[in-house]
Amino acid sequence: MKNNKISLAEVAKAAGVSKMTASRVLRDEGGFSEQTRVKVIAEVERLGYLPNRLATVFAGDKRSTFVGVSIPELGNEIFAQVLEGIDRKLGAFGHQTVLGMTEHVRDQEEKWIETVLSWQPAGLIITGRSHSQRSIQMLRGAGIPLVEIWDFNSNPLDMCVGLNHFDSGYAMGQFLAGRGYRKFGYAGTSHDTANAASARLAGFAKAISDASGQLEKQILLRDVPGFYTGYYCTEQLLASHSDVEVIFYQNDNMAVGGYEYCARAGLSVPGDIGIAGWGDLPISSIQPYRLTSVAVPHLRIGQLSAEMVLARIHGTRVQPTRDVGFRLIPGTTVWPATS
Amino acid sequence: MKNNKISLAEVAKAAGVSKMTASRVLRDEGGFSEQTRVKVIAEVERLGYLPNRLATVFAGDKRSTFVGVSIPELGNEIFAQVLEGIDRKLGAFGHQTVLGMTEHVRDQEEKWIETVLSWQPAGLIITGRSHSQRSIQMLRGAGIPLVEIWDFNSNPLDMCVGLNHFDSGYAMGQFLAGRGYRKFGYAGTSHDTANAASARLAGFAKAISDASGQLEKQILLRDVPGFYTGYYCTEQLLASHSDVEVIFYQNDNMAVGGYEYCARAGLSVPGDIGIAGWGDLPISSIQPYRLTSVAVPHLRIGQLSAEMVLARIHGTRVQPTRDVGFRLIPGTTVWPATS
DNA sequence: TTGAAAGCGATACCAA
DNA sequence: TTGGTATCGCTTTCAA
Repeated sequence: MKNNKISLAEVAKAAGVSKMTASRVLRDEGGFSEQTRVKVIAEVERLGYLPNRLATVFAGDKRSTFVGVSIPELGNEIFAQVLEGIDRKLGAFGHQTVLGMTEHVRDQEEKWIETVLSWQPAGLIITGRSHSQRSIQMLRGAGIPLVEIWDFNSNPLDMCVGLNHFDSGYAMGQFLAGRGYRKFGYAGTSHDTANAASARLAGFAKAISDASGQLEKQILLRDVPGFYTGYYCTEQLLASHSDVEVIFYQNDNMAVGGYEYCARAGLSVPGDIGIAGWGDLPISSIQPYRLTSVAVPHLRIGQLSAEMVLARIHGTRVQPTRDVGFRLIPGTTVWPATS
Repeated sequence: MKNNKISLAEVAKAAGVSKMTASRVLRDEGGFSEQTRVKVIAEVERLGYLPNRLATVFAGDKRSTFVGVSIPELGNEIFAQVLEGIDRKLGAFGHQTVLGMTEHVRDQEEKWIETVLSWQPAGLIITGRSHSQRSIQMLRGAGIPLVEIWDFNSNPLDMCVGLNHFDSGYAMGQFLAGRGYRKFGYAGTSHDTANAASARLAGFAKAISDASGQLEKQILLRDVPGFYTGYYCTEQLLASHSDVEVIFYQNDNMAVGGYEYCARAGLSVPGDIGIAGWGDLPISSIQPYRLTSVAVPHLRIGQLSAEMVLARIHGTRVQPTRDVGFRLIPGTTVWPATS
């Protein structure tokens, strides 16, 4: 023992019993006398014994109680909430979250998967559906419950819970076209890999082309999709394309930032310009206006994913794919219905 | 082998060398021929071998690469960002964050500490300075780097980085009194244990009493300090104490919610009522008004804490306590200076 | 440059 | 009700 840690053997010795007996007492496995129990517990307290779970898992050739959870970023409050939902649920069942921030980079995800798998986790929850070839190999080989979240995917590696981002973008495009818009703008951020936001943009673009509209994009590289980003994207977009009639933002925070830019620039919303967000974040309903947006049950995604992993761990049957859907919120930041 | 995992022994056998040689190659420890290296690596790839780090740590009687990080909640974006700062830094140095959400409950913290310590973490970062007796015992006994963050504490268990919340509350009280306010309101949420927000309130109350002002509180139990909470706290506070002249909120998000309540209730800010937040969150500067607030370097806290743990792990000297301070932001949501 | 043996801290299994 | 012994996958140590 290099660390001056107390081991089970020392507890057992102090209590005058064998390691096995002490082990049984600690696991409350039965097969010992009350007298023995008392002696062992007393020594545990006295010595301040803390078990080494590494050894436990290792001895039993079992998995740890870790669940690896990867999310792209925490600065984005949507993912923070998904994570909160997951950790709450996992914690309640004695599992620990091992965090992985992939920053939307596949290589980072791959590296994280390798590391976290080496700790013998009980399960994995991964944001996104696009993984490197080697990641897929490792995940397949791991043979543990795996949930891919965020992007719904009817053919997941194992399990999946999320929504169809393409469809949600399409729905917004269709909705705005229906309100009479023809010249559209999109404002968002970009990342190295295909992600859900790109799918929304693709859906949005498709709807616009189906409605014979026209799309201008403004994408800021390597930035988080927050208030400031929305503000500056809007400034740039309108500077180069002043004829844009409505802007669809990557999320509500960006949209609120965009709204504020318009306000400061003396543009009326929706008179001069329409604003639409995505996510239906709390901020959107505590403004003087009601932001046009897409409501997404993100807390539910976190909860469900944790439940699915737990069910698998405990051998319960679960539906392996769940589409949680979305709901378009008309709001007051776009032209009203004409009919 | 109950799991059909590939072990180092199998790789070694396939490569026609001993376990030890294979082990040396994988750790790039030297002491093997190039030919051997090639053979071993080839088998690792072919078999898809992933090391079992549990065994590694266990065998070497070392600590894992985990760092336990406890935060009270993720719904609160300030803590989400602190966590992001921590995980970024830790990840860059090959460490993994094991998350613990304590929800401001000491017992939950204690339970988490026990669990996470059993995984032999390399270090710990814990939010808050108030711990149960047993927690303190376990932390002392663990003998690993520990940083208490958020609340500055000149006499930490090991290391500490944060700010003096009492002082920041006092500063705001003093500032508002200086602007002529006499009837103060406070709006926040409450938790089971002493936390930083209570310290701010205490400081605020002290400043008010020093200025012979009068304080009314409105605290919503068991709720997260967000936009809605701010909205409803304000509604309730003003319903019962319509003579309050200015309200200090637990954070900016609550303050923005409170502002919106006032706007909808037809109250002008700062004409009819003053609004002051805390934290200087992004939302506060993307509103039509500039929120009076207290700027806090929360990203820096996360970063610094990770750096401190890492330094200790690697045996570098570090300053054990860091007060990151705060800065009062006057804003436009309170009466202007009279002079 | 290589390998055999011991051991890390716990549990499984079998015997008493 | 108890305890001895083998074992998990890997590294350390020592010898070849």
